[in-house]
Amino acid sequence: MRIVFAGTPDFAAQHLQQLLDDSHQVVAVYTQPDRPAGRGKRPQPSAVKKLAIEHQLPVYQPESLKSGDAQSDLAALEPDVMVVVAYGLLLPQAVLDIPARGCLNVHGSLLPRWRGAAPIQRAIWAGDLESGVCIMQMEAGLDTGPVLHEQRCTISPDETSASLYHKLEDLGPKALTKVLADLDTYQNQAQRQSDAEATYAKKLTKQEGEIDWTQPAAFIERCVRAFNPWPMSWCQSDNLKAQQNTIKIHAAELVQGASNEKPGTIIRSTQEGIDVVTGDGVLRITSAQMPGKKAQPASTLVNGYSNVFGQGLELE
RNA sequence: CGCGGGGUGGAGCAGUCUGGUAGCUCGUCGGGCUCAUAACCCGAAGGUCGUAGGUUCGAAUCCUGCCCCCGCAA
Repeated sequence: MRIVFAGTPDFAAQHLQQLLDDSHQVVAVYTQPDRPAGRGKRPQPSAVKKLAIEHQLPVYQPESLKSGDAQSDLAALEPDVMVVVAYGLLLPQAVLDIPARGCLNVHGSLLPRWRGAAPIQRAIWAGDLESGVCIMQMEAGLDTGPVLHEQRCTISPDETSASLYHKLEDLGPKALTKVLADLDTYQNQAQRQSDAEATYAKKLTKQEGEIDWTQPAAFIERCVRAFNPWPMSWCQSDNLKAQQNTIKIHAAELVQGASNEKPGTIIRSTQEGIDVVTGDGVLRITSAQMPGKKAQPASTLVNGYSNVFGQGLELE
């Protein structure tokens, strides 16, 4: 089978690696154009591009697949199937029709739950107990296609998006191997998604990371895990002199207790953690990152930043 | 040359603007108090202030080069 692979970040590269390990015939790799990234803001090749170059595969980086040129380039490759993983570009119907067996997508949720851009993060954010990967036959609609195969995994109580990514990086490629090994069977038994049960995983924004202390502690705790590694949950303090005064919360836990203090008030500050009043319950910050610094455990933060984390002070 | 923050005993920070005795919280070690303690009291050790030069009577502090860390952008 002539396979065209399309993907961009590391998560996608893991799947490309699997195709190569399985000795599939990958005739071309699509990935997003090099974007300015990292310190220095120089254009950087994507993880997928690096891997493709390493294996001397032809790389295509169109800005869009809507143009006739881009589409005829793809058609010229005469693909039997196209595998799409976190590519980041919309595939028009004309493109979906090019591969003889259509386009397969690996998606990081148990569809129809969490269609869209941030399925992994939203599952944690919403408090789901289970996640997984789905391989589906792509349609023009956003993640609406029939599901060929599903692999489930549990979301542990201390799961972060980073750790769930790693779990799915393991499941996804394995699922892909299975499906491609017996594509006829899987395509014939594909299950249509129930639109009624669908939920949409809205893209995360930097702004969403700002902690609203009037929210319940349980919700904030889930945000801390869901927004790690990006955009991270963060708050501010008037007592920090630095111009850039966002404090990123890396880890937090729920603790027993109640207080009539205003949400955001620190009611207890010890080696164990920094206890903050929320709209419902108390949240204990156990690890945080100060501006310009690395993440540090609460015990050391309490030593150095008594002007920020002292008892009675407020976070915003 | 994209923008900004940081590097100070073992840990985390203050001090830098306005040059003049190395400071705070914690840890470590010793002693004391106590039935006892992660609590409290007393004391001690431990620092080429990232690095290389420059200015100066004198530099953690001012100037220049370099190294390392972090954030912005996705």
